[in-house]
Amino acid sequence: MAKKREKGKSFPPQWQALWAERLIAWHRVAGRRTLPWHTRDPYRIWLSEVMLQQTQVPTVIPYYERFVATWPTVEALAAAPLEAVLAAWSGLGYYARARNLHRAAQQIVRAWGGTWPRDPDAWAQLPGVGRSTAAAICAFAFGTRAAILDGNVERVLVRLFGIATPLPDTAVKRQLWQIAEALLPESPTAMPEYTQAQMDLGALVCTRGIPNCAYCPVAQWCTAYAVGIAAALPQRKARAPVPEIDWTLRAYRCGTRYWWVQRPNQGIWGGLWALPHADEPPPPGSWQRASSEALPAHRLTHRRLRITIEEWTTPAHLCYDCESSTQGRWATAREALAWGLPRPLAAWAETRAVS
DNA sequence: CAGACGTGGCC
DNA sequence: TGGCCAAGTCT
Repeated sequence: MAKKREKGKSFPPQWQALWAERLIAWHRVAGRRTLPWHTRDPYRIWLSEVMLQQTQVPTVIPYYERFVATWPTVEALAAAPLEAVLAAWSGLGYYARARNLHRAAQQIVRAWGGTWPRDPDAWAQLPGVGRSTAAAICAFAFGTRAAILDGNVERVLVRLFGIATPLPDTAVKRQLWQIAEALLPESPTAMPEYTQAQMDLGALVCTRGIPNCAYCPVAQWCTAYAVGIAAALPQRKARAPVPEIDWTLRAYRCGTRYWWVQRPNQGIWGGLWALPHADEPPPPGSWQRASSEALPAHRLTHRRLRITIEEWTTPAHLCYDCESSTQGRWATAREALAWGLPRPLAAWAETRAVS
């Protein structure tokens, strides 16, 4: 609809020169300068960026450390069984990231063969790497002049220009990408620190809720600050109410072992091991319901899960030939915990994991 | 393209 | 408490 750029959303040309300088100077004093993935190794940077999608730094650190200890190179990761990768990822959430990471590792080894492209567009071909992640990887690893637009940058820019449009909004998003690119420093050598500085400004100063404008290096340019509405931005569209789902899962128990099945890749907890739903086929044998237990309600972003676990048992003599199959596996709760279970089931398994 | 996709932290 | 959101991407 060829709308003119709204008033107040263009920036004085002199900012172009000062913006990055100001952010970097601030970052030298107040930024996060020693995170574990602050390296030039593209593999580690890529790994960290994927883990950090929608996930905060303190949550990621232990997972990241375990991953690089287990798989120090992209070749090692590519050679690992997907199941081991999912197990190491369990608890971190958004499990499609782990499946994509593993698939991407194999693509990197096969297609790139040890040379890393410096072009974000090449990275963005990989599963699980979008525009912002690709830009971050290339900026950190190679100094490529590419703009990121994550939640931090979005919040900073929306406040800076006093954009009151409720988000998400496609037109605003497009505009923010343009601004982010226009604000890039000229020098590639500045890119790694500049990119980190933007993220840190959003994470440490221009926070959601009440921002710390008193410590903001660019407050003098900030429209929201000038107008006194920084805390009210960004505006958000109302979200649809979160539906509740009731799941009845079955714990078929044979002695101390339970029957586990792998969840379909599409959907909640995709690829992880879990207890089967009540409507899934039972393992061979005759089973009878023994008990039932309601788990504490579990909140996902888009669902509220109420899980009931029914324990089913079978006469002991039928269990002698309990064998795993392509349908599922027999294992104790303790053994299953090592595969990596979804959070609520891990909590349940803990109570069954006799030492 | 709006909705799916986890978990933990914050107030 | 419950709603909101975090270094987003995929379909």
